[in-house]
Amino acid sequence: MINLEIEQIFDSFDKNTIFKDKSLLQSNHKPEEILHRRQQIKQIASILAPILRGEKTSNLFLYGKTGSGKTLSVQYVQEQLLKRAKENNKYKLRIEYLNCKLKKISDTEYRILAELIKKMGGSVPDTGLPTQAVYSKFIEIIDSEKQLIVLILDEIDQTVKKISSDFLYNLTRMNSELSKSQICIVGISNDLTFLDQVDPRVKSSLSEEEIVFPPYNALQLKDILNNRAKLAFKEGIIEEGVVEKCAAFAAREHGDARRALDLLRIAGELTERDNSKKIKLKYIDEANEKIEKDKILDIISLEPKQFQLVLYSIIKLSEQKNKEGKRQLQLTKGTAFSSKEPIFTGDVYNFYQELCLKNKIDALTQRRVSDIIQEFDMLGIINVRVISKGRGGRMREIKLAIPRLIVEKAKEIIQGVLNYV
DNA sequence: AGGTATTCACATGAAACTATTCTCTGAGTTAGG
DNA sequence: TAACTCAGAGAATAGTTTCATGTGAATACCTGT
Repeated sequence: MINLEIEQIFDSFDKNTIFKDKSLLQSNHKPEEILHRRQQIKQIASILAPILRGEKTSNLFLYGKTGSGKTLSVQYVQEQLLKRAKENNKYKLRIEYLNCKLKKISDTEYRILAELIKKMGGSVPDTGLPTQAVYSKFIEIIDSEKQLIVLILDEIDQTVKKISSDFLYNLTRMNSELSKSQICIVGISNDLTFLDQVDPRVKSSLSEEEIVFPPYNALQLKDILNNRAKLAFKEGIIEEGVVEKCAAFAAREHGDARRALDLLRIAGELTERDNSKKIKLKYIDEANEKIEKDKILDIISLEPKQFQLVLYSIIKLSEQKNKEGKRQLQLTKGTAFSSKEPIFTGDVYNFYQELCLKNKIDALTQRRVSDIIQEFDMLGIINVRVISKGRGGRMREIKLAIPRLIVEKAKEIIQGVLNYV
């Protein structure tokens, strides 16, 4: 009997009334046509063009918020350049794209170099070698034949923040150590102020050009969405106003095209699951919530145990405080106004210590917990403000920044982890 | 009253430490000739 | 004697701890009116 039901599920899935080609909405999809970025692409191309004559070009830096088409544009130019270079074939040209933020690579000079070497066809152990040795190896590989190399370093601001700007400096200096080859760097950064933080000496040695990618506005987003939706969905499936709403949502989030596409895709998935025939407006709202929720819960469940304990303390404490606050208000005024009562570092640490004791886990120092709290702030899970209570001391004022529903889920996750261990 | 000086309870920084991962090297061991 | 094993030295990283210094403003303490 159950077979029948399963068959039915498969059947309805098989009919696939919604999508024609879902991959078009996946964030790693490269469209053939890049809308509203013609200006930027032209600039990139004209700056990098000398490469085709075998000349070194200035280093190039691209700025713009996430989902503003930076990566897409460079990769487009990269393809065109390679195609052209193949045709006239005078100089050997290599263009390597590396996303510095990919988890494995992200935060050390060593690993970035190792990854680059791997891309160039060499190999380097994950660890155990002095960094200097990796540098020499890199130079050796590059310099083994006459060639021009363009390194595209995506999300480079993250890396430079973690390591130091020495990394950039070393890269630029590398050219002088190369006899046959030349390197040119294309950095991509989400942070517009990124280069201001870099040591001025390094900055001057970069001798860079900059291109800024402004965020898409709602209209442009709409174009992009329409363009893809046409091919990704079956005809007539999208209700009036859906695309506009997606665009509006994403435009609010600094014009993030990736976000807009995600919204549309997830709304489609929700529609499919609901066995509905059309993508309605309400699915967009649901999709928006789902994205937000998944993101947060994902982060929380991936945090290490100590982090989760700290967060759990914060959650518990803010629940307590809220209850007290409510009761007091009810006593005095009789209103059940639920304001978010802030809690303070000391409270969290005490609670956390007890929690550790109960669970037989070694407690971290206050210093460390302080950092952990700050990290949660960076993740946007809590809001933190340093306040001074005069003689009462100076501390962080902590507020939970996630909706109640997600808090409940988060609690479950953490409790699960605690009981299991 | 008005102005300094204190003081609280952490924040913030820097350095040092620990555990773990991994390579590389050379000493010791082994098996086969 | 060549091949193999295995311990130890070094490097690098993540996650801490230790030690030191900084800090905003409510309060305590003066000062002179």
